[in-house]
Amino acid sequence: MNFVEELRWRGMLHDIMPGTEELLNKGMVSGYIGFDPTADSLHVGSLAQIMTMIHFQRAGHKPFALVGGATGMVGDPSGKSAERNLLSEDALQHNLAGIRGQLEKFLDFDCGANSARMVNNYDWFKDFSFLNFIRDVGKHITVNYMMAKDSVKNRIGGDTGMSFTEFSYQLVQGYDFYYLWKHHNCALQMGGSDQWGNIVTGTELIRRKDAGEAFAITTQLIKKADGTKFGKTEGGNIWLDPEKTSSYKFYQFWLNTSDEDAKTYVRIFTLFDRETIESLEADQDAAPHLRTLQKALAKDITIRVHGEAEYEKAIKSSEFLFGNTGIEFLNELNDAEVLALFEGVPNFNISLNDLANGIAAVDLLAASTSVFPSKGEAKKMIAGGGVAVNKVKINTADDVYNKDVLINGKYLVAQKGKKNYFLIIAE
RNA sequence: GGGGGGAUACCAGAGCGGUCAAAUGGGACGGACUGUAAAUCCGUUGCUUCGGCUACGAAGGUUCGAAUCCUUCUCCCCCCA
Repeated sequence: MNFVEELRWRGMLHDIMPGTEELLNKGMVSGYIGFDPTADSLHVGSLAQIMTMIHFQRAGHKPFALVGGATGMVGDPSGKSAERNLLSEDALQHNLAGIRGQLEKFLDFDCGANSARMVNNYDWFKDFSFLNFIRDVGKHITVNYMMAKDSVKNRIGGDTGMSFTEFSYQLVQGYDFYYLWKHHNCALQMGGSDQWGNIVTGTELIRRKDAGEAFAITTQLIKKADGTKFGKTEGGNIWLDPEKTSSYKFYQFWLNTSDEDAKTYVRIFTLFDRETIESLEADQDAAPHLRTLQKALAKDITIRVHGEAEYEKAIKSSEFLFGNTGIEFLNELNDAEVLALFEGVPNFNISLNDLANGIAAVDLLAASTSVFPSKGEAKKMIAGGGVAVNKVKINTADDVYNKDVLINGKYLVAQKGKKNYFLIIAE
């Protein structure tokens, strides 16, 4: 398998430094990608970089995952229009641990020569004094060179300014590359296309400091066809951590991919080969309403991230919530089964007494539970016809609900819009 | 250190004594259509016991009445040194 070829046909390749392909074809190469520790979990946006590493390792190369304990303290100005908030050291350590745990699931850390490795740049920066840094590293790169980077130009031209700290970021990242090159024979850095400038500062540093040679590959940033940001939904980011984004929500995220995006995403986020993808696409084009692509995509990623069992649960929940199954189906299930079906769906507990005398829809959804943040909003949305209880639309905000509507004597299913479900448990 | 400009809802941005819970655009959410798609069209976008209440950087003041005027403070930007 040819790594660059693989990226190319999958449409992932953005830019590649001359000579890189030749180097990779000669034999095993060590390469790295840096991950930003701004949260304690990676999200689907980072998944593209993880996929790059997986391909890299499958092609017989040795991947290094760098978690940026040091760079995380500084903040990357790339793509940011304003100065970042700095993370505390505690928060950073916590985030690093979470990310390490996730990366371990995707890469093989025990397969001989090309086993993946995890490194933390804090290890080589923590005892590197400021004076030594500006003497040994800063001396080699001119301010002129640094100022020419787009990420810097944009910020200097903008109106929020840029601190010296963020300005230094590219040097810090550049030194990472130098360090890995020097100590781990790491000749290639990969990253999203917004990282090109930072990566090149690294190859430049390697050349000027040690007259060495290092290479760069960047991948396409994931965009949606409609131009909006990839990886966000009403609920916010889609995380890989099931505590933050349930496997059901995760599955739903991919299932809801638009037709257009699905074609690019199967290439980027699955390991299906070319024939498989083309045949899936043919199926999709023949019968778009079946959403063959979305289902294959969602299945593959959900299993890889959360495992087979979680995928099965997500499917069951999805089929019940979006399929033709009537709400009465719940009557046939025992409590454990109901809860399993609604795992990943937000739930609320209310007391049976609340229902004893009947409760108005608004109070049920905005007071007894937090389906809505305020009564006003609940009323508006009910008036707009966007709210349902037990799959039946609420007509007016004053509609009264009592024990009779409970499914299984205990459950109520509220729907806000078409896709947002809530389980209300009365006991 | 001197001079100037600014801070308005999620964001951008109008308003410059009452008719302002605040134009417009974007975003977000909801509806219709569909395939849990895209595009399109429509609606909503401070809280409320529907009497009101809290809001235009913060605190005071003027006024019957302030986002709008005055004072002080905080922060941001620009120019000069």
